Order: sequence, then structure tokens, then C-alpha cells
Amino acid sequence: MDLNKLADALIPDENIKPLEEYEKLYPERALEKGAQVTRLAPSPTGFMHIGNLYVALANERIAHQSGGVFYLRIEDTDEKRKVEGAVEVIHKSLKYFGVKFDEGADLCGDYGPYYQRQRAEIYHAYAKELIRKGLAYPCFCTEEDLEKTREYQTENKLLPGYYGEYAKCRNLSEAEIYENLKAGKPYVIRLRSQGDVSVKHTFRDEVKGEITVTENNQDVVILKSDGIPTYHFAHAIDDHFMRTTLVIRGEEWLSSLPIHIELFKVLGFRLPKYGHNCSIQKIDGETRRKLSKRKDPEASLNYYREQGYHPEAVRTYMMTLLNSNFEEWLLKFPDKPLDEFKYSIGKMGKSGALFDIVKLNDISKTYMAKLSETEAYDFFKAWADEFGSETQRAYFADKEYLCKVLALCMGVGGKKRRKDFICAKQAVEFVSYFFDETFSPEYAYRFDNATVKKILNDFVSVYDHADDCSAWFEKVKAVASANGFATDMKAYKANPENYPGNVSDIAEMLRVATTGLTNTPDLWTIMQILGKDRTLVRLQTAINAL
RNA sequence: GGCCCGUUGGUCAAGCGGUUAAGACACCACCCUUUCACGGUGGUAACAUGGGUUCGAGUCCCGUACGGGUCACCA
Repeated sequence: MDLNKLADALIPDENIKPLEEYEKLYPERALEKGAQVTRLAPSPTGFMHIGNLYVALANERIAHQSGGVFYLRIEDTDEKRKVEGAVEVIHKSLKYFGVKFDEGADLCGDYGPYYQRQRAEIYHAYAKELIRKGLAYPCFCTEEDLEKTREYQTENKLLPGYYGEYAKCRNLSEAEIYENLKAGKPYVIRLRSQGDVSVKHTFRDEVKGEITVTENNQDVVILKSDGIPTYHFAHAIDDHFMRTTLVIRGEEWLSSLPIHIELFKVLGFRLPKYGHNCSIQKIDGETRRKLSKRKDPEASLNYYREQGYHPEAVRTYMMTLLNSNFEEWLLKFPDKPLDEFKYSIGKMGKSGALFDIVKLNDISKTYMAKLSETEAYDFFKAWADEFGSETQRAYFADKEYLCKVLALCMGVGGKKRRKDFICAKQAVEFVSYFFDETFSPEYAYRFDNATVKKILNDFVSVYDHADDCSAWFEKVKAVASANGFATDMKAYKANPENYPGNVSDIAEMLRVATTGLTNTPDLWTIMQILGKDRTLVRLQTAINAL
């Protein structure tokens, strides 16, 4: 059979250059020894999964820490999944979380184009080469044909797929091929696999360690009927010519590794190193499963922006999942920039981690407690401008007032900072009682109405806005003892049955009356911030409600 | 179902043949405290299971169970 002629008939692409040209066009990168070239290669679906950030962070850290390159390649070979503006979303959302590319789609770079659809020529060149060498062939099977053999295979408990005797088009004669071509039958190009499933090799995965891989024997499709490559083929070509040295990707790819190994071999390319990391899971009833785009809002990167989690906190949490010794480092150097942490691929987990929002919240609280009140103001304002309600946006009109509130809630100036804020959404809701427009208390006291009413009245009658903190508290204590409540905590603890309650109960009643909440920062300061009139109005309103 | 990967407290995890089996989050108790928090101290709680190998096994080997992944002209 004249394979050159066949190659030309099958792939009539006029732009194809001699293969050496491509090697020259995309030469080995001049990088220092040990520098890693990594990439993120998402499909442009417009949806950014938390897992995208996770794997991006791993690749980014390794590249930049080794003095290498981290680039973005767009896997747009599937027409159906493509969404307009998706690449912008990728850049925007990753940038928000501090992940930046050195080169790639919509950026400059010498190894492009970085959109796979724009790389048809090079895929065609190599597909042709494989045809010429007899390592690839056209397949005219229809979907129904494939379905039928699959059915037969499953019924007879055979390995499913297109291989060996089930690869009907593998050994078509020259005449048959041209006949089909002439009849205008659509065709795909398949690899003529040389592998043998009974042969197993051990392979070193950078994350999982030694794993066994079975040789591939599937005549996988490398070029679809529209001439666009499948993921597998594009992966081999692109990662070779973009000179990727290390591929960190999700473990869902592990099972197609044999295909990739064969493809690299057949193309004469050096295999990059691989690390397959586990996906982030979530507990759903009894079972664990991958964080799902449809069922779990927290699967979306957007969720964290909408909730107003600080990007640095999300990044920190991701790092704790990504590298097991990160937390230890963080504890030791809480104020160092995250990039100073020595990321190591060997410290990546071998089994999937459950996503723990409580832990994220804790990390967020700790992070928020490092900000100044004006930094917090800026961050919250940016969130409110994008996601807040109109009334919430109005909070930011009086910066001086809000900053006083924030300084209080964050414990700025105190010996130890408070940790009241988790994310912008929660924080803005948290401070709502400082604004009369949104102050709608649901009073819930732990004492009977008559007692509360008495105590509130007592307090109102002695309240003086000019009191300093200690004078103010003396009055709280006076009200307490006048009503039989304990003021000496030690005495109270010794014999709690002798009292209806203690000062802290009195403080709680006052707190609920003025803020509607049982959990707020220092009450005296709150009253100072509210001012005399509003404080008194609130107390009176609370009394009237009883 | 076949193939591959995994399994240490509720969660994230350290551990590389000898440890009282770290640490973090959560939870509980106590302390600090003029209220709420912060903080401090302490506590509850784990090697999936059965066989080997070994003087000795969370660590090595085999089986079992359970969980995950994958079996497309999707990535």
C-alpha cells in the first residue's frame, strides 16, 4: 500500500511543514537545570472549579519555585463544551486568587498558539507522519458499529474497546479504503496500537509513587472526523512542543496514561514527568464523592468571591490540602508571604481530601485578623460594590463611622485581635446592627420579661453617655446587685444556686436590647459608637417590646 | 464487571521496621477576663480487616472489605 499517497488523501492540509521545522520553531527552552515547565490546560467551559485552582496552584508553585515557566493552554477541541468569554473567566478568577501565568492563551509566548483549535496544522503533520509509518489508519466505523461491538464485548465479558480483532478498519485493504473515501464516508484517524495488555510496567508517578501501568492496546482515535485531535493526541503534541517537563493533573487521567505513554513513544517524543493528584471530595450522606459542579455551590471558584472570602485565605487553605507540611510552616512563620514556603511535590497527598469549610473559616478568621480596619474596609467595600445589596453599600458612605465599627469588631489596638470576621458577606451582615436601616432585632432573652424589663429600666435610669468604660461597668454591676445578681464571679461559681444569675447575664440582656444579638464585641464601645441618643432609643424600644 | 489508585481520631494529616502514634481544625473542661470575643492550659478521640515475613509491623508481602477513578469521535 502506498502510505504516502494515503496520508495525502486522508489529510489534505497544505500548510504542513516538514517535521524538523516544528522542532526548530519550538526549541528546547533555555532554562536552568532543574527548572520545571508546567501548565494548566482547562477546557473553556466558563465554569471554574475549585479543583482548577487546586491543580493550578500546584503547577504554578513548582514552576516558579524552580525558576521555570507556567503557562495556560486552552483545550478547546470539543466544540460542544465551548463557551464564549471562558478564557477571560479563567484569567480573571485565577488572578483573583493569586495565580498568574507566564505565557499562554491571551498572553504572549513563543510556544503558541495556545488554543488547540489554532494548532490544527501541527496535529495534522504528525498524524500524517504516523499514517506514513503505518502507525495510524482511517476508520470508517459508525457510532452504531462501535455500539454493537461494545455490546458484544460486554455480553461476552471481553475487554471493551477498539482493538485487535474488534478493530474492523485496522486491516482494510487499499481498495476498501479508497472505495469508502470515494463514497464520501466520514472517517477518523486511529492509532495502530503496538501495545499488549498482558504486559505491565512500573511507572514512577511524582505524586503516587510507583504504580503499575498496563500497556495500551486500544486503537484510540487521534483525529476526529472534523480533523480536530482528541485530548490524548493533542496532549502528546502540545506538551512536547511547548516543552512541558512536568504534568500535574487530576487522577482521573491516570487510567489513560497508557495511551499517552504509547503516543509519546510512537511520536518519538520524550515523556514528561507526571504527577496525578487526588480530587477534592465532599461527604454526601454516607459516601464521599468529588465536589460536583451541579450539586455543590462550593465547587465553584465563583462561590468564594460571592461569599467574599479573602483570596489569600482561600489560597492558604488550598495549600494546607496541597502540601502536608504547609500548616506547620505557616504556624512557624505566620507573617511570611506564602510564596516563601518551599513547595514539594512529594508532600502532596495520595488520597482525596474532604473539603472542610469549617477549616477554611478558621483560616479566614485568622487571616482577616491580620488586616487593618482600612484594609478590611477596602476589601468589604469591593465586595459590596459587586455583590452587596443597596442598603449594604450604603454602609460604606461614612467611612469614618464604619472604620470605627470595624476596628472594634477586629479588636484593632487591643492586645489580641478578635476573630469575628470570616468573609465579607458574613462581616457586612455582622455589622448590620450598627445601622438603623438594617437593625431589626429579634430579642431573645434567657430570663423572664418582667426581670428583663426591670433591669433595662434600672440601667436606663443610671446610664450616662459620658461614663468611661470602667464607670460604665460599675453601673452594670450596681444594677446587677440591686436585682440580686452576683457581681463576684468567684462567689457566684461557688454557689450559683444563691443567685438568679450574674453580671454576665445582665450584660447579655443589655447586649440583646441594644444589638439584638448575644454575641458582639465590647458593649460599652458599641454604645459609644452608636451615640447617646440612639443607644437610649434602642434601650427604650427594647423595653417597650416587652 | 475488568483495570488502576487509596484506607492513621469527626476532618486535614505526621510517621519510611523499635515513638507514651506528632500537629492543626472541630468538640469538651478549666484558667484569664468588667460583658462578647481573643488568648492560655488540659482532655475525649485513630493505625479498615484477616493472614504472613520479622526478635519486633501503622510502616514490608498476600488475601478480604470498603471508598475513589476509569472503561467516548469529552476533556
